[in-house]
Amino acid sequence: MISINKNCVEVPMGMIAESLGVTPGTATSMVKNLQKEKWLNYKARKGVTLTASGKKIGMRMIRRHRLIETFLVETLGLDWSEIHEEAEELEHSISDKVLEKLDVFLGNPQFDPHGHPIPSKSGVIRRLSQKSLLDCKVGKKMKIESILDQRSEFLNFAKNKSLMPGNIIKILKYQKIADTVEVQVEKNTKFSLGFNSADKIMVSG
Amino acid sequence: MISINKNCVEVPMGMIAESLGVTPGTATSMVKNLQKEKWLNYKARKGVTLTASGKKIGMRMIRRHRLIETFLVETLGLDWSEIHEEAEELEHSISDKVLEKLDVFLGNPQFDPHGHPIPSKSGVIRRLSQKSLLDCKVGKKMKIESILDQRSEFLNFAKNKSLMPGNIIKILKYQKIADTVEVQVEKNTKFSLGFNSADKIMVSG
DNA sequence: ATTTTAATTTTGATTAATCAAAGTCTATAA
DNA sequence: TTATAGACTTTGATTAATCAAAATTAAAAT
Repeated sequence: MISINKNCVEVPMGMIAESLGVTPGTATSMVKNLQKEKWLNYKARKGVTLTASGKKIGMRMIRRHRLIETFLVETLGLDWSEIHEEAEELEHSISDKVLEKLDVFLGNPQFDPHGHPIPSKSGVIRRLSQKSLLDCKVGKKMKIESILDQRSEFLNFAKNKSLMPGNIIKILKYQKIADTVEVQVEKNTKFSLGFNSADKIMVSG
Repeated sequence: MISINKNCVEVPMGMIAESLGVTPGTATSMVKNLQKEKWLNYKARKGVTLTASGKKIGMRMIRRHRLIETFLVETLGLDWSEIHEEAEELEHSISDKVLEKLDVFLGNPQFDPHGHPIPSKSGVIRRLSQKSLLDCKVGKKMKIESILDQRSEFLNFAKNKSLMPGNIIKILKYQKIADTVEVQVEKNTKFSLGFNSADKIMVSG
């Protein structure tokens, strides 16, 4: 899934081809079609940006995706590591009517199981925490807000280490040379995270 | 949706083209492809029958469809007149894993909201009542088992008249010449049904 | 037994998605 | 400044789905 770009900067064609699993030429032609349909703006050799309607439908898909993920975990009891792909399928075939019933049934949840904010029906979304574990002072206790890494292996690992929204985490050591941080979640045993992984753990407080 | 034929008789190509909304030529070529993939047997100018694997996957789709319909009514509170089309979409994108969780969540329901039996995971389905309202003696009280007509206008009408599974119905008059039966459901006011409609009300007892 | 009709199949054309490979552009390195 | 590498676009071919219209077949009517 291509996520909506923070700063409205062009998304390069290579990234689009890659994430859709098609050749670059195919990506170009797809993008040209979507431009004809006004979902995005395409500048040759620059990349694409979403139009207003593109952003709107993107936000709608995020709402669908996250509500479905919430349902799969809260109601059906799936593990948070196995819901992304399921939701990816279902988000395309669920109707607005069913989605809004689901929202009511779930009690208007504000966050999905990974801690990501769920856009409102009108497309408004809470600003997500800008601070990752990498931006924290050593020793300070922080609250985990969300996990950006969607790969199921990472989510399994994270759950095993209690790296889940709501829990308290502390950086014990910051070892630039080794590319790792040593952390402790709640009162559990310490462990290490590479910088890349640590940067996917969003925190606050 | 093409329902699975009772007696394994060939389904004519016209019916297939019609129900898929494609031209007859297209239906022919689709069916030839499906035959290559062993889902069905096709005899030119006769029609098609399902193979064993075709029946199996058909039963699987019926299970999906009916469980989803049950969920939409029981859990989300949609009306039984609006679930068929919704389920038609969702049945293609729900995974087996999610479906089985749904089944457990719903408490292994045996019938969908229209009274149709839900096949088991292994593809076993209860035999449905062979008796429609048209096969009943005048005056005898019967229990409504299921409603075969899926059109939402009919289902709205039916609900309004309490023509729903579980309720008791009695034929008061059988008027062959007018093509109607006069009936009474529970203690409600009498009304008439055309033969075609009456034949869609399956009963027992 | 013919003729007619209706259902079905075949044909040929059109459209869209996709890919591989060739061509083009742009930023960086030399 | 020029050369080169890497990213991107274009081209041309392939494949699949679909349709309209023509051809065929089987069944029904005469």
